[in-house]
Amino acid sequence: MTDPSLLLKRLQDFDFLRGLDIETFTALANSAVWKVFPPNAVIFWEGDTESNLYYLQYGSLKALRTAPDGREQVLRFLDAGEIFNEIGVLAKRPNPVTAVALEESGIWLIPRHALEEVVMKYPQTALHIIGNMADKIISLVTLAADLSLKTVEARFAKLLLDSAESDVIERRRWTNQTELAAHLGTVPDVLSRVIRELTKAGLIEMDKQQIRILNRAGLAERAMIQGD
Amino acid sequence: MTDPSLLLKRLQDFDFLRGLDIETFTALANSAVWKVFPPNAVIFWEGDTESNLYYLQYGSLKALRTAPDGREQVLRFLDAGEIFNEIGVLAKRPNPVTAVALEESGIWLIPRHALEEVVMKYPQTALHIIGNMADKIISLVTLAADLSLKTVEARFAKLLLDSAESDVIERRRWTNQTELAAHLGTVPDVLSRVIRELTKAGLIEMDKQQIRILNRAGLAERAMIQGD
DNA sequence: TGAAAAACCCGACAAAAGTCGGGGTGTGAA
DNA sequence: TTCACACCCCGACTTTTGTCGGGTTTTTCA
Repeated sequence: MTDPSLLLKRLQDFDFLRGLDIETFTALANSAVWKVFPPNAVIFWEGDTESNLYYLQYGSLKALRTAPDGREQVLRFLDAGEIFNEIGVLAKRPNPVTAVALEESGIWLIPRHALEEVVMKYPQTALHIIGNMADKIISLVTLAADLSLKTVEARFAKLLLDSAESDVIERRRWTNQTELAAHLGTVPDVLSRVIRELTKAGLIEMDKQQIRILNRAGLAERAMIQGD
Repeated sequence: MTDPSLLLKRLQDFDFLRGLDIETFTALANSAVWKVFPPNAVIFWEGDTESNLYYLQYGSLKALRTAPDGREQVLRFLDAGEIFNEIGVLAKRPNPVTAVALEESGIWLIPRHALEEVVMKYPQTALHIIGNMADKIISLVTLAADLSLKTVEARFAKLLLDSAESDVIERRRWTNQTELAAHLGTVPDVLSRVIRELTKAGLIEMDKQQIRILNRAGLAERAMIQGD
């Protein structure tokens, strides 16, 4: 796992590194550092100026902001295969969020100088990073708009519809009401109430293992009522 | 005003175009298109795939999302000198917001191909655009977190503190309660109530022309109570 | 210059979100 | 195996936010 050659293979699968020559790849892989974080470990804090690009090889994270009373707003969840901290590494801005491991997570740290060389040599790479950031902006705009224009019920209904390809969502270890509520911008009690209502209305069914959508059209209606 | 040589001069003042040679500048300026929008005109709609980079030469805009009931959430205001639509032009994503002119606004449209050439020739430019986008991400993260973790009062107090270098904020033509409320993620009536309370508490004073901060420490306290 | 429209004010009410106190259940470590 | 803890449930309550109906003042523009 700590063997750079493994990272090397992974790197070659990245869309945004497509087309690089082998020496560049090797240089990138050799300067990378491997770290494993236990569950609930903080990868970095809001306000940190971190100069590494992170590649999440396995595990999962959440990116969040905290209020002084301890309440959290989760900005996004990250799954294996994603990169993060483009902001710190290329734009040299302090990180706007805190990143926390949801389960044991293995992460490659790619130092700024190595990445900068790649960007200067292959401008195409920068365009891919720009695309990455654009997606982030789009989802943040949507989050902000939903927080102000939709009810908790509508946001939850939308989340379900968005994350269900079929009508069954397998619950992962951390897909509990506490984390879901933090993602939806509310508190567990309120989410619990919403779940009760949607269940009573016959739109969904929920147990420890999974969430089942019983009435997609009905859910969609709830998701729209206050927006979109 | 429609003379490209004027744009040429402006372009040379851009941080993110620093160091380009004169031919590149000229090519950029010559391919640009000039447009003037009257107040309340829509520059582009949410969902549009626009392939131009916009440079706001004079005037001001707002970027917003609309709920079906007509309520708006303003994501940001733009002033003369700013560029926008990096998302559409380089990342080729549909624009996540609608842009509306707050007053008469003069705008240069720089086509994608011209900009792409610059980026491929001067990778440094891409890094500047990345910096631009990073700032946008940071302010969106802050907006989303504040919407979910702070009260309207706290958000308004924070806005005042942030936008006042001295303790007096000159009100611009569109700095009215409707636009401010849309920016704070609430409705005019609620903002009006908040203003009443802060005024009664002796923290601020407000008239048509300006907002005066009478008690910075007191305001700061209100801004913190629910977050940060 | 005189309507009409927009902005603003405000009390009373309604709805949504958040809090609290009390429960229960299941898991996992001592 | 029992105790602690995390998660979840739920009714009652409070706070915050939004809505409504009425009003006044200011701005705009025909």
